[in-house]
Amino acid sequence: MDKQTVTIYDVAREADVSMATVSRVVNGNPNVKPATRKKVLDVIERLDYRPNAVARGLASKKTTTVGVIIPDVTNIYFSALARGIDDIAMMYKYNIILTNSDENGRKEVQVLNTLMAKQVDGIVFMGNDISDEVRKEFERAKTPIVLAGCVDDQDQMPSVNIDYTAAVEEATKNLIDHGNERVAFVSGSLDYPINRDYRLKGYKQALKKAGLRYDEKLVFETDYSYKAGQLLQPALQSVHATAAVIGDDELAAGVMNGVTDAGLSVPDDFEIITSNDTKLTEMVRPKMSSITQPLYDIGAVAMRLLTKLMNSEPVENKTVLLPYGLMKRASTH
Amino acid sequence: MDKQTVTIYDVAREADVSMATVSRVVNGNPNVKPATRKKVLDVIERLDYRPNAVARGLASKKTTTVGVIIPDVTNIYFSALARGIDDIAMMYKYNIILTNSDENGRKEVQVLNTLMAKQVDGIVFMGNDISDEVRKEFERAKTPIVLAGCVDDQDQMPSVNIDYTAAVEEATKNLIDHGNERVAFVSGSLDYPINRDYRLKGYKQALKKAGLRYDEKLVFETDYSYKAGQLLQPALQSVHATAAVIGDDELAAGVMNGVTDAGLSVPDDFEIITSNDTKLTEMVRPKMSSITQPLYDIGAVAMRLLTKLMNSEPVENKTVLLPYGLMKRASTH
DNA sequence: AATCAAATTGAAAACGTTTTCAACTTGATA
DNA sequence: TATCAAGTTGAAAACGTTTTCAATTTGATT
Repeated sequence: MDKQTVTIYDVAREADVSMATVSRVVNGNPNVKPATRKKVLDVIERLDYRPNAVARGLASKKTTTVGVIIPDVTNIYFSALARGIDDIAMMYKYNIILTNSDENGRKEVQVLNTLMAKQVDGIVFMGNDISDEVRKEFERAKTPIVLAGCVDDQDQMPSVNIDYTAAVEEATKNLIDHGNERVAFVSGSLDYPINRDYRLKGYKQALKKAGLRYDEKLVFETDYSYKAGQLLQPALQSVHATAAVIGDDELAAGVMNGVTDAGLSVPDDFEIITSNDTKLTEMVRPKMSSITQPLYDIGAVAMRLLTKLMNSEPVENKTVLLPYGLMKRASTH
Repeated sequence: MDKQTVTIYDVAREADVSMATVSRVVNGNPNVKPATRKKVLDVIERLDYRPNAVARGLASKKTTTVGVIIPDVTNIYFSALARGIDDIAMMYKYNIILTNSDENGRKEVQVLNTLMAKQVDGIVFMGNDISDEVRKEFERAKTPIVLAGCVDDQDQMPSVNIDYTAAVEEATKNLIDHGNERVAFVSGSLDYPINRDYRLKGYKQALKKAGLRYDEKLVFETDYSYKAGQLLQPALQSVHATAAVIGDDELAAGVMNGVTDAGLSVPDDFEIITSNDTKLTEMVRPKMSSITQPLYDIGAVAMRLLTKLMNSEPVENKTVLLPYGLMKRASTH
């Protein structure tokens, strides 16, 4: 069935050298006499020899493949990170095994095991949360792992993020400064440390500094979906919120359209700041003000960090925080 | 550096059986006495043995990995397909090596070579075009390849698509029926057969059947980006177009916002039908009418087809066309 | 011409599985 | 009890590379 495949042995025979020599020229090892190199190269060309990466992986214990665990490629936020990861990976000659986890702990554990079995050289993990079981897998892994856009509240794993607390605090302050006394905090599950311990903290800090009381009713916990946002409008209305900081762009688009479709005006009746600055923010009307995050860069830097770890190069800082900003668009004054 | 790894040999020794037997129980081969199976399983558990997939791949010539070439994960259309691919792949115990091609022929060829070198069991290719060089790689590949959302005008490769010609014809007819005599056709590069030979053909057919003259000025060739769409408004205006069929949702969102931002009303002054029915169509205002495509399913069916090919199962139909539809939303009357 | 270090090469042992084939057990049947 | 088929097992040969180490060649230096 297979067209018979050409092996290094065939090349060695035809070129009248040893396999070792062929291996050297294939791998660009300089200790080969130019004449020999040429001779081998010619045979390689003539036979159309292609090294088998699997055999190479077995012998060298390197697969030049890294695993990437992503909640959902379909999510604009994560796919932007994924793009950054892949570009840098390619730059360093790695390939990416990409798998969707749906943030499902069982699936994550299973995928991690598969990746380790496949001997990936490293792993980039994205998600909102690190379950205990997942953490256990991380610990037993003999492969470097880097988190991207995913905080580790126990500060054990290398990770690349922005300072979510400070960013949300600034966004909230901005809304308060516009005269909003009842600013809603809309996020994904508060079971996730990134929301509970980081973002919410920033929200509270802003309130406190402004002398406003923290009101639990203004905190909305939902899932990161457009639909969920749309349905939130009545609830927001009933607690007299006049603005919201929202943890995800699709969710925010939902909220905004829910508010707009209910006949209110954004930003006159309701101001919105979202969190991820994906291109969606520019596509909706009004355009959404947002915390800006260097999405692509988070992925890129995470991958770059991973390459260092894989080479056991020294790393100055295991957890890197990239700069964030606040982009004013039409959903705020 | 590696924590010493447990091999099948270690298990065999500890369980006092041969490697062959361990291999059998690991692979669920039924020809093992239950008592032996238990003994081996116990040792595996005790030693925490994990089979090395690379070695397995070398010995068995199967990697349970498939390659996926995608123009850009960040594109909502393609990421939806990718999700379908990954889900079905996982269902059949395959993993996905995902690489972005940017539709760059050179990159595509290079990636194909890498994938073949890594001995993937199959490949799913997405893109708008198959360059000659890419086609040549396809031919020399000894691995099954399936196109997803990518037509093969030479009808050689297995592929999963919708009937773009019929879909565009229907969309165009719809706009004509609404009284629009000057319907623009906005698409990506006409170098791509999918646009030149399929979509444009549908557009022309609709005009012809309606007794309208084909006017080249109404055909806009641009790239698939939001920005490009936004900038198109003046040009559309200058040729007195009152409606458009658009080949990509982000592009369409750009056009719509360009038109709206110029003070015109959609759909009163300008009607729009877009092509991919991604969730973006629901997020913009007005919501966009669209040709509907079963995006996820295109990916899923392509992957399913690939599994059959990889198993050399008989395949009834190499090129499958999934049903499309027309979803009326607020950008048309 | 002899010497020695550096450059170049090859033989063979990994790497960790699967798979083939022959040998050995077992238990039922005659 | 002898016979035989079916059920279990193991030895060893792949799979296609990289890598180690020793052997050989080369060329400059005395």
